[in-house]
Amino acid sequence: MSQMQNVERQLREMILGLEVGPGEKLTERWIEGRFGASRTPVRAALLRLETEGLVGRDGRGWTVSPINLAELEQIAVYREAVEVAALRLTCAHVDGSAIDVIEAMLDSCDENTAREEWHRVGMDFHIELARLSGNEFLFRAVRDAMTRLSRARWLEVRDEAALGRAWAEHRAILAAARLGDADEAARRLSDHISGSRHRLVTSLANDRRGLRARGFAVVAA
Amino acid sequence: MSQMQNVERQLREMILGLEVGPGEKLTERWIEGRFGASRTPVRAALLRLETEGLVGRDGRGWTVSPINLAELEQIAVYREAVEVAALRLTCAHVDGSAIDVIEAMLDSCDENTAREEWHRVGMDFHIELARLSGNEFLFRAVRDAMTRLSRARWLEVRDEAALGRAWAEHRAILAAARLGDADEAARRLSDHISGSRHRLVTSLANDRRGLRARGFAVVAA
DNA sequence: GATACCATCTTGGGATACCAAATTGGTATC
DNA sequence: GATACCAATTTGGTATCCCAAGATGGTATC
Repeated sequence: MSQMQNVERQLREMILGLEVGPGEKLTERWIEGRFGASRTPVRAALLRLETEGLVGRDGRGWTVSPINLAELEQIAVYREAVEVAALRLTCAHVDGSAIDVIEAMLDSCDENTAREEWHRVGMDFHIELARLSGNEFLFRAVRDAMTRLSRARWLEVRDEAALGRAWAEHRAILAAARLGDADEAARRLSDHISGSRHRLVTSLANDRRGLRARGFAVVAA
Repeated sequence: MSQMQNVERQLREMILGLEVGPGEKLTERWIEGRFGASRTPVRAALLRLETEGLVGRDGRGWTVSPINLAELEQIAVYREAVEVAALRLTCAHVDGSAIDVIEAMLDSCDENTAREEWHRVGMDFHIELARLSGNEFLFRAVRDAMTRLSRARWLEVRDEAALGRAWAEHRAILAAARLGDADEAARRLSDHISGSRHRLVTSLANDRRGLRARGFAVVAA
């Protein structure tokens, strides 16, 4: 694989994995040294990650995008619109076996599963569900939104009960979709995303002090 | 302004203005010479335009994205979802003066206005309407979708009657929004976009031969 | 005449050198 | 001690050079 894609992938993982904190300054030369690449691929990677919203310009330099509560709320509204639209499309031409695959993803998580894995599967559920719509743009929109939400969800303090509730909601959405009941599926998905947004923003707002103590820049709503 | 932004802007205009045809091959060296810049800013511009969907990779090289009828239909579905969501948000907190500004845009077009201008205002109507939602992501989604549709709309053969009908629909949408009637506004916007999509795809599908004759790559639905 | 093969050229990916602007750190002045 | 100012360093933007992979075109062979 090309250096360019390597740097991009590794840097993205570092950012999403919070190995570099939100708000932290990045210099092209540091990235260069960190990944043993020259500036050309580093620049390409930064330009790409900028369009994903993971890094941004800070005057002349680069910064890891801070966690922005107002932005998170807007993304939640955005993803609700596109996810519901995608789900309605899917309901219009249900494919039971495709739903089975997604249900199997949910089943793969049990009490022995690492927190990290629950987190990943929770995102993939929404991404794969959107893919079923067959609409490339709705799918990309959901995937990009989930990427932007990813760091925040990682920071969220979620208890067992919350995870269980989320999984139950996921299953209810799939059940409605399987029956082709678009209105019911849409309503459940809307509620799920609204609730998820509320818990996320509340959790982060409450823990802002703790996050800042870890050196993470958090912008208020 | 930096070279990077200059090359990006100029190349984008060339592509959107069909000065370089859909499907045409691009070499970094040609762009370099064309705009008197070196390869670094040229590469940055290409990476950016790639995320906008205006250029794409063709094996090792670059290509101006062809007109893809299937993609245009998907974009129409996508924009309907986000535009309607944005409009519903706007209706929830109507601002009459903001609506006035958009209505003034429509008024600025009359029988003496150049075709090119009608085209531009027709896009800006949707973009500015989305901006009123206050949601940055819905706004960007609409703007990006309109950018992707832009070349196709430019190719569309639109008669006076079609333009007049579109403007009437625009006004009806604004009227409903002004009253805060979200359902009515959403329904009219949906119909407007559906009709617009139908006319666009029909027109392009019928004229495919003519487009190919002009050297434009057109991918079937 | 068709085809397989090879030399050549072209092209994008990467590395490096250079520059201007901005930041930084220290120093002199009040 | 605070501040204004200047030199040194850092950093992103740009230009250029090199390279390997792929496209091209001509040629020899059948």
